[in-house]
Amino acid sequence: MEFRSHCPINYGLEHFGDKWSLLIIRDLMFKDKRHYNEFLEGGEKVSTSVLGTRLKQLEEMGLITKGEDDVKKSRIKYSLTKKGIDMLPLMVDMILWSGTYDADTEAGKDFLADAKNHRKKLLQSLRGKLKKEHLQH
Amino acid sequence: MEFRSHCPINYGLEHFGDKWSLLIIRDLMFKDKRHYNEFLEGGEKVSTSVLGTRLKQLEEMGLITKGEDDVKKSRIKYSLTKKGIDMLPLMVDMILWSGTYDADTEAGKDFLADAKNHRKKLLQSLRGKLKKEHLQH
DNA sequence: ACAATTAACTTTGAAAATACAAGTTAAATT
DNA sequence: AATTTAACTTGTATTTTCAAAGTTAATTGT
Repeated sequence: MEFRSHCPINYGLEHFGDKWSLLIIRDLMFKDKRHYNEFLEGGEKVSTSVLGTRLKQLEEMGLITKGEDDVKKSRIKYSLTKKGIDMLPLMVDMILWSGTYDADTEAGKDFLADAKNHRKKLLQSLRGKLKKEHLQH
Repeated sequence: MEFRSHCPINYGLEHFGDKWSLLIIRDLMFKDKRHYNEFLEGGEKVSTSVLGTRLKQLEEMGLITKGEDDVKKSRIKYSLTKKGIDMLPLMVDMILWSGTYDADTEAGKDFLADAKNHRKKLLQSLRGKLKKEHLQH
């Protein structure tokens, strides 16, 4: 992979600077979605071809991994990598920003209050859960 | 403007979920660029037509404003709004993430250390400067 | 005064991304 | 053995994004 520049903002954009990647990360991070069909059924109606492409790219860039499902062997279970989990602060700040400016936001008031007033604790708690659920051990 | 959903992650994406908008915000926020030509000359080589469109959209969405330049009346000086300045935490998180994972990052070591260890202070200091330079008073 | 330059756009045609429909593969269920 | 489920892949029409060239209006240089 070659980059337009090594500016840190640009580096981020080249990983997830499109209309869909962050929605997949969100589903994995906050909505407990782990399978292809669950991503398809989200509120934003990604098409199946785009979803396939994005999952492949996110895997190539090291943000997610594909693994066998615990229950059904044929099913693929998607997980966040450490690199993906480390996007948590970014995601929380984005939720906070949108919660501030979107009058119709779906973000929970409790979550927003926690993100504002107890950010460090909230991040620690969420990060712990994600590590347990996504990183093999 | 109509949204795909009112999910807070999606709300953010609909404001700046493309390959260029955050680079303009970055130039205004961290590189003291305030004019059309300065944005053009950045390391990522945005084309003039795309730049024009993005500046218009960012203005429509309330992230930036156009104003007369202090020196040259014909020149347009771009400024961040409060809504734009409030993206600062998000931008700092993104720099920190990229600084962690890009071996060739251009992010300064001091900045990264500050962002990690004295985040609150760093944000206050940067926010103060931005308010002074971008919000009319 | 007037030609050259600068700044901020517009326009145009081409390239890329996307949605939608249909088809494929492989395992699990009936 | 036939059907269903999950995870894709392929093809095509449509939409969006893009780079390059052109335009306009103000400013500077001679």
